[in-house]
Amino acid sequence: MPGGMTMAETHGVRVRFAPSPTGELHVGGARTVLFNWLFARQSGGKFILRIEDTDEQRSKDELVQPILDSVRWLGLDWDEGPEVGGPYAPYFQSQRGEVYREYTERLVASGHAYPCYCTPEELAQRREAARAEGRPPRYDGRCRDLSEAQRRSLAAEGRTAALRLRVPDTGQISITDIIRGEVTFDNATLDDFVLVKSGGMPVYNFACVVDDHTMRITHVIRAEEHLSNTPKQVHIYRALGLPIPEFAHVPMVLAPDRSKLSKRHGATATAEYKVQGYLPEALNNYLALVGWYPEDGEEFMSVVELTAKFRLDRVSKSAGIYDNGKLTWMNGVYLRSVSLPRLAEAAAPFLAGVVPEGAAPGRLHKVLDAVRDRVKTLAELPGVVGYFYSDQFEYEDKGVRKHFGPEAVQVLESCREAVAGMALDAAAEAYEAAYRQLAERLGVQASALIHPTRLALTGQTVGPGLFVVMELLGRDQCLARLNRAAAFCRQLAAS
RNA sequence: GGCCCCAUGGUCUAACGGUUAAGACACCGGCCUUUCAAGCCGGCAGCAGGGGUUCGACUCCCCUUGGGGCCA
Repeated sequence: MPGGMTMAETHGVRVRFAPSPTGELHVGGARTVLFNWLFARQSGGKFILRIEDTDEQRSKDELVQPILDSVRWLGLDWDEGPEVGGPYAPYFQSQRGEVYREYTERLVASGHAYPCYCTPEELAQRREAARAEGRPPRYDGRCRDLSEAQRRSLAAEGRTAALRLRVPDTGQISITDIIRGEVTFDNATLDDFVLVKSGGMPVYNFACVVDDHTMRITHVIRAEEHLSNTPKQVHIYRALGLPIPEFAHVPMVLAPDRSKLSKRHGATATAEYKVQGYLPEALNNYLALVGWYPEDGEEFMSVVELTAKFRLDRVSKSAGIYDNGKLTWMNGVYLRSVSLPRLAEAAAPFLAGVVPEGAAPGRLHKVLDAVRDRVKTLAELPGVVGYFYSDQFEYEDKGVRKHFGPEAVQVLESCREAVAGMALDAAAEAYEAAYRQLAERLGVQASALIHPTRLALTGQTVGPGLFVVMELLGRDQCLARLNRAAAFCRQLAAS
């Protein structure tokens, strides 16, 4: 770098998230995206998305879209990558063969890489033998120094060569990681690993290095599982004479049983959180707190605040266990604090069969405001707003036993009369005043009126303050439901 | 198996040689109250073990143990 400047200083920060389309984006991946995104945004850099689909066996085209959708749902927009393009396109490894070939040629020309004619079967056999003798199963380097003639004769046997990197037998290689500090590996533990398979397909470590370099990535922020790959990648950078980016290996996110996150741990796919009624702002906030903590200790942070406060060098080294309980709590906090229009927007898909198409937004906002502090996910909403839009509900058994006893007919009648005298659009305060007055006149506790009324109006024994419910329902709807309940109780008493 | 990483309550974390070891989730009480929530107040609970270094270790070093990852 000129004048000792780092790439980030000369070109600006460029980071990337490079998922393989072999599965859905799980919460661990989501957090890696988030950290990359936060780092890019806070340093005015670029966030790039790249699809690592070189593994033909496991990569599936149809898995790309769900990953993109998940990242987008989280609101973590990318500056370059699929669907948006960019100066270093294409952003799919499967379309970058030309680029890999160029770098392959450079390595061969400089003598850093050499063709290996051993077949996968022979290699497997030798590994097996090594294992049996208790030796580490490393490649023995037999094709390292073949003469031209030897190569020709091997090829004449019909063998196709893989390409291996010549790795020093001795010495060490150290990487400086922003999160972990210096990590050292002995070259002796590495072997001349394969760069390009005999079929011509580049291996992950090679493609990754070539892409990170050609895409001018300055900071490689990725999961810790790649830490062990890093020395190999650094050897490739060196062989190619390329500048080495900064590395930051973020700790793993583990399942509650401390194992790697997978399908059997239930919903860990980001997309699943959407259908379960989580807000992306809550998921982002929660995820940011797994492995990182703001200096001021304030846990509740918008993405804007996260961008300002996030510090890559304060990310923890130890793996964190993903805690659904805390996420759910935080989601509740968000449901309570988000603006009403935003809440309505996020809730819409969940309320589809419950709230009629053309329902007045103003009233919906009030309804949501009335119920929001007793739900933790949007998926719970239909269960608590239904009665605001329909009187087709049953009375809760428990409530019937408790509040629809023999005296209920009288109570409901009295309430009905009181409500009948109200204005059409009376406010909660007016209903409350009327009920307090009625209770006094009847010489009973207000709760003796309130509970049966709630059951009559909502079918439930729990819910928002009754008088708010009455205001939102309106006088006539209250009357109708009070009547229906009185009839129900009369019938109940008769049977 | 080899190599690498990690280690504070059940969980996420704070602490950066001297603190009554702090906060959050969960849990348990209490308050508030028309119910359920929410909110408020309080409580339970931790430095993995052993050696060093130091006047003094959660903090630094080593070992052990445990957990995780990568490689096949």
